[in-house]
Amino acid sequence: MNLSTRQLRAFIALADERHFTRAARRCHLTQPAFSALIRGIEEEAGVRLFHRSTRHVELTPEGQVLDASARRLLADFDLVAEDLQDYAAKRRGHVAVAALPSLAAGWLPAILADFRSRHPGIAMQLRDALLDACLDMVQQGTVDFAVAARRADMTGLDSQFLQADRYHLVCPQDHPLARARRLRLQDVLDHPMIQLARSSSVRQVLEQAAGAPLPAPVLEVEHLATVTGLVQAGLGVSVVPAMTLFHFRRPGLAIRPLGGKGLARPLYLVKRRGRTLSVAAQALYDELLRRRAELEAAA
Amino acid sequence: MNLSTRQLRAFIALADERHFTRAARRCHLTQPAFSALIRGIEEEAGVRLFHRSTRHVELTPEGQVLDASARRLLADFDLVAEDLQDYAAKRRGHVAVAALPSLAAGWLPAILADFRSRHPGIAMQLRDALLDACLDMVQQGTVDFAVAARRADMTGLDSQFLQADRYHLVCPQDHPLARARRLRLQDVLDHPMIQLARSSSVRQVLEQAAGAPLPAPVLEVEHLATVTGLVQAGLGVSVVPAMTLFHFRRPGLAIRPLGGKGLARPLYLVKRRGRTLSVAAQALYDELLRRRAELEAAA
DNA sequence: CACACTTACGATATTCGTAAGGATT
DNA sequence: AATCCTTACGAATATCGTAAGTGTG
Repeated sequence: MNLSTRQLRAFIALADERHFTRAARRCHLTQPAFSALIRGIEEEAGVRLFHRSTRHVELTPEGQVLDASARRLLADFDLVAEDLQDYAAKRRGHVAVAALPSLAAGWLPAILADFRSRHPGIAMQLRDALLDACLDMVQQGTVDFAVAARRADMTGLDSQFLQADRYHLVCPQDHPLARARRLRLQDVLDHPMIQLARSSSVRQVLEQAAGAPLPAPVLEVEHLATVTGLVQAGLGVSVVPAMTLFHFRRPGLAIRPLGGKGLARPLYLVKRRGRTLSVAAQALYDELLRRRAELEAAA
Repeated sequence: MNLSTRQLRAFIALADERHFTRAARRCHLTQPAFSALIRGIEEEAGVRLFHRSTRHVELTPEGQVLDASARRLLADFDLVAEDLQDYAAKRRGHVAVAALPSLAAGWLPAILADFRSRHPGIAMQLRDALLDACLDMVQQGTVDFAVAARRADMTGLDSQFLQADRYHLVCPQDHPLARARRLRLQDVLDHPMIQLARSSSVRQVLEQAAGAPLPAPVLEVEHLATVTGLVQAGLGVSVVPAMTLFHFRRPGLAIRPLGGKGLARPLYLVKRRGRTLSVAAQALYDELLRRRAELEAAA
């Protein structure tokens, strides 16, 4: 047996109105078309559901059986439909994003806040993690997508280039390098350097860009905040991508862009290959892509 | 939003099979037609519900939302549809009939037993009552219809002639009337008579048929069984319709048909005007009409 | 290259609205 | 006579199946 929600709605309209012409109006149909719709239900069910005399319309006993259930049935259906359209309209939903710590702290907050205010019904989850952890979470499906760099093993992943995060020198204001007009990585390598651990994408991309192994750093630490302190104390200089510069906008420190091609950390939106994002996740994905220019401005 | 159960079934089939061609087969459709059906749901919902690559079909997050509810929705619907078709197919239902005591005892039992055995799911109710009570129950809607005679006030009632219940003389075997070849009511009126109360249809119809008021009876009683006893004891004779004769088929009693036009109690199926009977009630109504010939045979 | 989904397209069914028919009050 | 449901019918729309197109393993 096959019925449409239109037919159910028509049935209920007629059961309410007990009048074909009025019920037809309620369904935005002409009366004959409406009549045919009702006839269709009766044929489908194999029972007469309404008794019509020219002056009165009323439910037959079998019509009453259907009437008792039809409203609940349709209400149930509408609830599901509404639910579905809530997801479609981004009134409800869920997004989980993984992001490199620098992005999670620098670029994303404003965008997420904006997204949240436009879609308050969408639950968001932000996992700030180092590169490998970010990509692992994508592969495992823990998050919908990641904002991160790439690595050697990208099997099963689909990356969309976002923006190049260009590297900058950070050093004390009175450091000789702070006075140079055009700086290249080679100019910096002679000076004592503070570096992040090899597990960080900042360090990995830098080494890859340099072509050769970098000279051993003076100190190698885990967190950027530590780098800030060490540079400020004059222990050395460091080279970090633009997205991390907010750590270094402090009195006594100078920030200088580094020239030279390839001296940038390419950032990507990374999702699982072949997986469709939820409407909510896709919306955030698109939004990040749309606002990728702000990655430079944030620097 | 408007969906049909066919679309819901198609959705579930595809969610199960994750394969258009197989799901299409399950729905008895060609694959392209099935594809269009699914596309229709997605357009209606405004969301993509399945992710298709040429090699894999899987639910999108929104598809999963629908999947969670679709099965329950359809199961609910099928339950209601099945219920409705049970009524249509007379596997379920309810009939309430009122009948004159003579009919309730003589004619109906065999028919009801037969009806019950053919439709064991239909609940039956039989109210045996005198004429007025029978018709009142019909008017009040307490019963679906009645098997009875008519009365003066038949407003709002719709009667369908069933069979004439012809009157017979009952008397002791050795009574002079028992030897007569052709009997007419006039021949009987000279002898002492036992009568039922005026409230009975048996008595009412008889008086009406006689044209003039009947001579005062020797005795006037409530129940036919009492009449039997009195006639058997030789206190008088009586005139009763064929349907009651089973009371009088006893040793020592004679039964003789009475000639004369109009000497019959016309029996009707009486239902409320304009009211449609339930499928079950209509089925019994039709059956009674069909087997009206047996009313004579039963006599 | 074989499998699987989509697109294209002509044929068939369904559905719609207008207009006429029939029944009841 | 007025109201209201049904029937009739041509037009617009939807749906179906066949056949060709496209992309993936």
